[in-house]
Amino acid sequence: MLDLRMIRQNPDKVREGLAKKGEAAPIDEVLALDEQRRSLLTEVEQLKAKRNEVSEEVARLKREKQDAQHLIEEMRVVSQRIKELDDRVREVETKLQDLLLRIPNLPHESVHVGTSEDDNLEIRRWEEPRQFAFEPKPHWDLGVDLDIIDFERAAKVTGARFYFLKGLGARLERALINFMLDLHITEHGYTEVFPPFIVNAASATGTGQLPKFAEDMFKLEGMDYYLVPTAEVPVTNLYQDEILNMEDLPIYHAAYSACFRSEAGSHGRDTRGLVRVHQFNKVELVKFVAPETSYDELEKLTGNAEEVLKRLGLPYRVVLMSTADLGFSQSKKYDLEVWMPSYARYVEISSCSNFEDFQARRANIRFRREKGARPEFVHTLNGSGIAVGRCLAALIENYQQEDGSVVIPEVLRPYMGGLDRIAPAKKL
RNA sequence: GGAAGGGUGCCAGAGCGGACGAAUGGAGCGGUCUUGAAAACCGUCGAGGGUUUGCGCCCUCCGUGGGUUCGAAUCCCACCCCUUCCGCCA
Repeated sequence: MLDLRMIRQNPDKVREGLAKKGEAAPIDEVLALDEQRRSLLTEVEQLKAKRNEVSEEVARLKREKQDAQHLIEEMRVVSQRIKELDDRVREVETKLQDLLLRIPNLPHESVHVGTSEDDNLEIRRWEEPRQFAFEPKPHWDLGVDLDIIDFERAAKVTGARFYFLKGLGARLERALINFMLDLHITEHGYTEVFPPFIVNAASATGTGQLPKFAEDMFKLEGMDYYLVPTAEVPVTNLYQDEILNMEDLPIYHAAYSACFRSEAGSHGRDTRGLVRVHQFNKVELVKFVAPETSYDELEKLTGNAEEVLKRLGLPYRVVLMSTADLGFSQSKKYDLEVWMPSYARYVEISSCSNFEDFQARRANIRFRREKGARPEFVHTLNGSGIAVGRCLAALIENYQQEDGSVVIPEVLRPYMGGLDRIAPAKKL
């Protein structure tokens, strides 16, 4: 959520920023409602002050056994008027709030203007894609041939865009999760959190999924609960409605969670394999920091995510999103894209963003610089560190051998009982 | 799911229609005393909003949302959450 005062003071700056994102936000309407709200408040608050004053007078008269009937009559009318005005204030505030919750965040000044995903900027590249001396198989064939992924039975048991991992595939998934978490908590300074996989509407509003993107989540029947689309939601909301101490910042959390996405509107895209599914695993990194440090923290966060790919030996590139590809809540975002032989291109595997105070304002997460100082909103950041399913896909594709087996990267072997290779097994 | 009890400031805890934004402890902060510290004593100590150049003034907030009343932390209704017991259960 943008700061209403800021919109009031710099409406043009806001319009301009949103235009860069290709958004035409109802700023005029916001300003009008804000004006209305303040004028109603001035009126109703004067009446309330009057009422408080007279009520005290009534109390005094009653104590002195004097008649207060005329004052009571007079206040009956005033109270009625207050009630009417309060209703109007509420009405206006609801409208205003609803508009504000649907206005996207502004891009940071370091983000270049773009109009489509073609305008995104490659920042750096790590290692070059492997040259295969044979025709590499896509992971959906490899996984099936190795009998470590089963799409068909998942379609039977659940439906399209689900999968079973089996045998060493399941173990590899688990190994990746543990490897990533261990790296972040022991070397990058994150504190592990294991969050709920279901959140309420307030939390989903806090991080920005609601109210605009309700259809992207799975909602529980008859309840105000949603399956988490990412651990970002529960973990960012850990400190909702809290005032943190300056000395507690920065806070770094790493969290594993399953992620559930309805993938509404993506019919026909990436229909095969593990790239676009309704449920996947992810290790998420979340930071709460003082505003002046958040862009440095974004660079570090991105580096932490990159380290996962480096240690796994997976070629990748870092891409800076233009204003056109920034998400609703984001001020600046880097994507990590891993080389995917089956796509013959780089595929998004992590997204690292600074939200500045946009989420903090929605979720009411503040901090105090020192005792007695006014609370300020923190800046929140998060990034995948990294998406496990896509990582497994990239891994088996990049490490496949001509004989159909897959070599396990060195760093994962301790998590795989020392195993160095997944070989084709008898299919079940 | 059933029954009972409860949600008040950073924490503990009183208040149950009128001087209550809230007693009293404790913690924290500032000070006196002390070589220093402790103790003791004094003071201070919530958030949001409106208005104002500023000092300030005003409004709101006692789980949430409604209602009754001239006036609500206090009464009524609904919902949420917590605790205990029972049932069910990994």
